[in-house]
Amino acid sequence: MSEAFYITTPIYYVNASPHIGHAYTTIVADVLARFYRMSGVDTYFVTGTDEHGDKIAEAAKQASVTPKEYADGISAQFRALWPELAVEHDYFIRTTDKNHIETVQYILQKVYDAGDIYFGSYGGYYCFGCERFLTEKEIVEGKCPEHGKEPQYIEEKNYFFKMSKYQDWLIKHIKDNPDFIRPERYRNEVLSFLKEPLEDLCISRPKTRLQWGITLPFDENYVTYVWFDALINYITALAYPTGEKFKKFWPVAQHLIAKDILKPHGIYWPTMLKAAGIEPYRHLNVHGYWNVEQSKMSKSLGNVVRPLDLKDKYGLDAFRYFLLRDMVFGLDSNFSEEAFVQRLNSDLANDLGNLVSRVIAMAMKYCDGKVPQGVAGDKDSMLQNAAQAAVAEVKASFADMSLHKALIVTWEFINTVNKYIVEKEPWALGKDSSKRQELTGIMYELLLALHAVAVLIFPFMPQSSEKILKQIGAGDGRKLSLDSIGKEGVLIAGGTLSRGESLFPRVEIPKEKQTNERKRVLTDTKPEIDYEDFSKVDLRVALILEAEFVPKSSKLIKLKVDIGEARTIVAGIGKDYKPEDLIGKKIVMVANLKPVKLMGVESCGMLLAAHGEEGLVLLTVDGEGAAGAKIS
RNA sequence: GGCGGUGUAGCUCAGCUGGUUAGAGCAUACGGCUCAUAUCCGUAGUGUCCGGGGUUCAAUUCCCUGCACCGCCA
Repeated sequence: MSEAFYITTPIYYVNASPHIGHAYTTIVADVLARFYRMSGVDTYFVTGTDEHGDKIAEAAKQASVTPKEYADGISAQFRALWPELAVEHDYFIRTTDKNHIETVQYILQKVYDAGDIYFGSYGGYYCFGCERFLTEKEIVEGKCPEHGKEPQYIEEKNYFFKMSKYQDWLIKHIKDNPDFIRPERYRNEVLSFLKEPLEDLCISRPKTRLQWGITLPFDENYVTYVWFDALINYITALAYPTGEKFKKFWPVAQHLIAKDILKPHGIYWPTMLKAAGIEPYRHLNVHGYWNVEQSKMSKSLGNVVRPLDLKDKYGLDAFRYFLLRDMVFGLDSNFSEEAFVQRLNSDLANDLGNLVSRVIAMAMKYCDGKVPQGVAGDKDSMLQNAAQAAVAEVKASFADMSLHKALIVTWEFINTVNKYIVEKEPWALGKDSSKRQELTGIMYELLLALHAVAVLIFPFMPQSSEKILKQIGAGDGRKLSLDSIGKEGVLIAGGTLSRGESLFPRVEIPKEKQTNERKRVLTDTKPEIDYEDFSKVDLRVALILEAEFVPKSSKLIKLKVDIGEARTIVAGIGKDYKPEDLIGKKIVMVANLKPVKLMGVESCGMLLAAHGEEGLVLLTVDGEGAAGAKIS
């Protein structure tokens, strides 16, 4: 494990309030940071806000405030959210900070002096209504769809970064470092993008059009645009170029982003760094989206559930757990209240919460409310060995960003502890005073296991971790350490055990709907058959050509149908259908039923009808199904 | 339009380079225990592995094709 760990989230653009996407990225960063701090690694964690650009200037104008005032407001919302999510960042950066502006100008000048920024012209269709260039896609029938005016072709002089110059270097770098961009799918995406020639990056806007930005050090009439401003935050935060932090943390830098900003981080940023003579970051970790589904629960209650509200409704730790357990890092996931409650009840309340509850209750009862003497580091202890194995696997999971796997491993350990209890039956030993010593030993093992669980879940659920430590008498404010698991002295013999509130109370799901659905179970189904059985039935679309009553019969109708060949069948549908209404209908029939004689007429097949409450209803065929078509 | 991905139990998903009875969790059913948050432990069941072709002694796994969904690019 490396000596240092540097993790960043993107700096969030202040044109919108924080939502689940921001929360997820930042919580992941927090989990990583907590894990590495706990592993004894020197850790630095940075997040912040991105505040320049025309969208902000425009929004400020709408709100009749200055861009800075507008940015201050939203930035403060982000800053206020993180403590609510138990996010402990080391530094919060804003692109309007003085040190950032200086760093951006320093880099711009450096790259400019090196000859990688040139003055060129950019031509495009500009809509004066929108005050911006339109892309070809946006132009509908030669006009701006929003303003209904024809955009004008204008040429604008701007500064460009020679990104294309570094294309081959970047391709090589990505190929030489397989985990530079991960998971692999995003690495492949960047590589496939790099198969096409890169264009140079336009990095400026004339002040005549945009003032809200950082002035170019080599031309006061321009401000820098978007990425050259935003990306550099990652090194500003380390006090580039002279800071001690830069020396220490930049070589191990890891960025965390959602897949929507893959291109700037996977392509622009490494080439910018290269041009500025800075080594590339170590890893770019890319995650997917949370698709927020309107849940059935919230629908029936008639309110819209906003994911961030669920942390207040069910607790922060449960919220963090759900986000990290349900999303496979890199892939998209669905967010629904049902899935959330499911996780909360089965993993947190039943498995973990109940485990803590039962162990503490027994320990209090059998050990006089105090932590007993015991042996930590026992090589023959099944439970302690299992804990060590879990630690090793959790470390590996963190190393390759499989955070959900770290949780799966931790839960396997929790299950092992539950099994251990059932196997040892402490309650039985408790009835036999001669087994006192054995019982005490078991209780010690269990308390040690709870300590291990508390440490393992700490990065994910810091509050619950502390509650557990407190209950087992180890909540004495010592710094948590991953390596302390199973070590002598983590439990203080004679320390006071205490029962706290339930860690994770179960959440009852509103019942009405469920019970209704449960009642609707078929009771008259026929015995199950194999597909093979079903496939013996040859069903066909049949076009009714002729229909007439069978003489002397009240309900039998003789039908002549076309199923690719002419067939005569007899059907008992006379009570529900008149012959003349049947002609021309396309129905479903069994074509390979053994012929039978009904009232003297041979029927070579059988039609299908549903037995509705008001009599028989024929199965008919929608659309152009040709007569004779097979049905399966 | 070009490139790529995905499609496996009711649900969410694992299944590396083809090979005996296709797995996990949740949900369901049954059994056990009673320390515990009606929890825990055990047992069980279910799958034309998207459709259609092909290669092979053998394909969920390889190839082609079709359909559906998704992503990137234009």
